[in-house]
Amino acid sequence: MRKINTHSFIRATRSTPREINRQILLNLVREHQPISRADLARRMSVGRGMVTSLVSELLTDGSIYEGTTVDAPRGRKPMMLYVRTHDRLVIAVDVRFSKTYLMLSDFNGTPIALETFDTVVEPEALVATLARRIPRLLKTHRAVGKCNGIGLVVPGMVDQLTGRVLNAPQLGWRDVDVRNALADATGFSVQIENAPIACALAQMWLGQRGGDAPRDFVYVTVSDGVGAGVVVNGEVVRGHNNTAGEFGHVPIDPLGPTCLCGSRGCLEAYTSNLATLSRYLGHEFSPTETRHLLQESGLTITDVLARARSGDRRAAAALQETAEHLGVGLAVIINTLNPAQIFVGGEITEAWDQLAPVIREIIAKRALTSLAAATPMIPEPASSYPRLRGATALVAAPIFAAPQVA
Amino acid sequence: MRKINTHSFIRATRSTPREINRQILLNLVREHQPISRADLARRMSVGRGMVTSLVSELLTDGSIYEGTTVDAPRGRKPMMLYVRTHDRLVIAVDVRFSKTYLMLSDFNGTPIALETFDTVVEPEALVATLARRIPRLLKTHRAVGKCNGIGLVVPGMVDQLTGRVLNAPQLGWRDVDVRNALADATGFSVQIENAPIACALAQMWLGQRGGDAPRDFVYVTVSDGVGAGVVVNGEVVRGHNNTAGEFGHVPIDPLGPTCLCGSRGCLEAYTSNLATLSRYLGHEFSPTETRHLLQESGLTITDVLARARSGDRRAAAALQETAEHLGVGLAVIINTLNPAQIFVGGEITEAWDQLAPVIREIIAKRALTSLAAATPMIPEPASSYPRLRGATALVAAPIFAAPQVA
DNA sequence: CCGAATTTGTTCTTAATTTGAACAAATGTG
DNA sequence: CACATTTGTTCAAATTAAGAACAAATTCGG
Repeated sequence: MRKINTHSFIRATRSTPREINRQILLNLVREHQPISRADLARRMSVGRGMVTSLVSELLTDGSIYEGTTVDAPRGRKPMMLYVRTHDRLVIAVDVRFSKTYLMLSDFNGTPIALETFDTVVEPEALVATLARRIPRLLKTHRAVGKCNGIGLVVPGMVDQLTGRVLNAPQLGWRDVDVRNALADATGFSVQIENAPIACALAQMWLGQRGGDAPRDFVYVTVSDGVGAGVVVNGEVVRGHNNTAGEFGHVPIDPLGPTCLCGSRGCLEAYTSNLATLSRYLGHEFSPTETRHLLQESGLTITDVLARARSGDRRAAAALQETAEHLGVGLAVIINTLNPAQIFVGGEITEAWDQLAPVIREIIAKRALTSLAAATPMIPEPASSYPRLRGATALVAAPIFAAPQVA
Repeated sequence: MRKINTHSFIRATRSTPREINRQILLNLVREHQPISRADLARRMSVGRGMVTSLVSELLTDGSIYEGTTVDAPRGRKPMMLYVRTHDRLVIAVDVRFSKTYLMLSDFNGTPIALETFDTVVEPEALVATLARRIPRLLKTHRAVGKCNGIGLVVPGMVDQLTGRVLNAPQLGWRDVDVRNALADATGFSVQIENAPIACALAQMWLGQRGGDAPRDFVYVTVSDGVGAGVVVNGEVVRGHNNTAGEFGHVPIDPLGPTCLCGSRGCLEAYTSNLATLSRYLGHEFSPTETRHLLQESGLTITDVLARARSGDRRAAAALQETAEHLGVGLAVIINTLNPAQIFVGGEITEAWDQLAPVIREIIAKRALTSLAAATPMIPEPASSYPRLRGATALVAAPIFAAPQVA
């Protein structure tokens, strides 16, 4: 039951039903392809004439194409329809603290080419670097298809209205406009998003499960920072000023260490990669001090994971504690939002087999109902490049979105 | 950007635009009444012929009525339209630990009659008591109008599909079906909802601000329990199994007291009425022990509030600490959901002038951006009966809801 | 091999609603 | 009293859904 906003409503017009049905049909093709007109008519409970008309429009505008006919037990062989994805390309950019990833992919998120370089932290210089590399990448792969836009993912809060990065502590950015600068420099439209939301968008729009893709879930990223992308009813929850999702800053101990954000005892201070490394090194979490030690030792989270698996007890104990705190944080999400499922991303998912039993135990204790305690938690390996696929989704997904009315 | 659910979509038909526009018009009348057809046409950017047609339908089905004409500077005097509310009545029921409130109101939430009685905790007996009182109440006020349904608010989790109360610790209920039992016993349709969500619905649908009514907010109730109703984009967030909103069970101290839910250090164990009373009595929060002491002493939260205002330092200190913890909890909500505003309900809002500065200070420290820190917090006095008005909204609001498509 | 049955895809007609123009009613002003 | 203005109603045209009819393309059984 949704309330109409009488200051900002979208009236229905004569073309509204057609737009709605065309989008429904397009999504059905995308999730059930290859599919015939007759099958579409059955699934939509409309006449085949209606489907023919809508399909004609989509063929004309290039969203779908006709493939082959397939054998049928009787009657005329149906002509199968597909969504055009292979020749519609996206430049996906993932900016992280140390490395920037640049991928050319198609509308499915299938990678075509991947480059990586050390992050240029100065915004103008980063834009210049991207503006040099992107045309070159596209030229190299010009035969594959045409670029439809650039998706850019950053580790910070993004204002979707202005495209400005409000705050990205890992990069030292505050109120920075890279979206419009990159659009001007490359001539492509650029969409920008924060990392957990981008990962959530990838799961929703480019997941492998088609029609069973999740529409009510939380994507938690445990990495340099800890944050979440929240999706309710098939739509990302951004919040009034675009700053929702900061589950990393839920305080779980009033006497805990001081977090990067300035508060004490944040979930992030217990569960981020830096927190796990601090614990392994045997001292309290301190962003600046721990970073310094790590730079000197060259130790990474992947090292600790490997050591834990090899029997290093200190490493195992460090991970165990991370799992316990992560369990508390996920229980908070389960109790406050009650998602259908939770995705967990970040380097530590490589040790999911070790983390999951601990997390499960904490959740069993803290979730308010047994059904809530059974919320599926699905790790996503870093090797599936969730942020880059999220960047792709930023560009590809809008053509499939439900029309807005009322 | 919302994803279409291809397993459960609602196709548009020929009548879809008309239904959408009728609902938009109805909401415009409700929020701008009295209003003329011409004015509606201007606000909707449609021809006056269209409005005449939609208004005819709404006049015929009894949703609106014509009032008087009003003076205009020139031309024909316009005929003003109103939503019918005064003669459309609702039985609103608020079941609490100690008292049950029963109100007859109109569709605006304007009270006509109010009764209260000691809560009969046994579900069948409660239904029988209500089934006896409701017809009597309606008979007494039969001349006012006709009853359109019953709204029932309980302090626990409700499954909206089956209408069952999953868990209401204050009442000792688990998996209880009072909705269908009450519907059978009275012959009216019954809608049931948990308390924080009902309060949120009241704010959204029956608030005093008409078109400026909130659509992205959180309603926090601080009472016997602590919970929240979350509203995103004009729609309540219930969660996958209808258990979202349990912000009272965010753990803020791992060594904190054991909560009613079994976990340690929950926000509720620091901020509920029982927590404040425990603190005032000088011992650690313990639901059973503290209840016992309170039953013996007859002390209530209202007593402590009055004592704090009268200079009782122990009472003031108890409230101060409650405010500090509530600040932490509200900062969690601000960081994780970034609502446009937060409503706070419960008895302690009587002391809002004392609580607010403390809460503000904690939030200023913990919110991640200064804009988020400035999130308006609006206390709602218990004397405006938010739960009862929420019960009214359960019945009245659906006729104004946006149609569902795609 | 052919007629019948079945399925897919296309075309066409009808019905419902939006869109916009024209008209009717009801005012105020000079 | 004529004209201008505003509100409200009626009507015709345009667009789209809905459904029927038809065309094309098959398989099967006699």
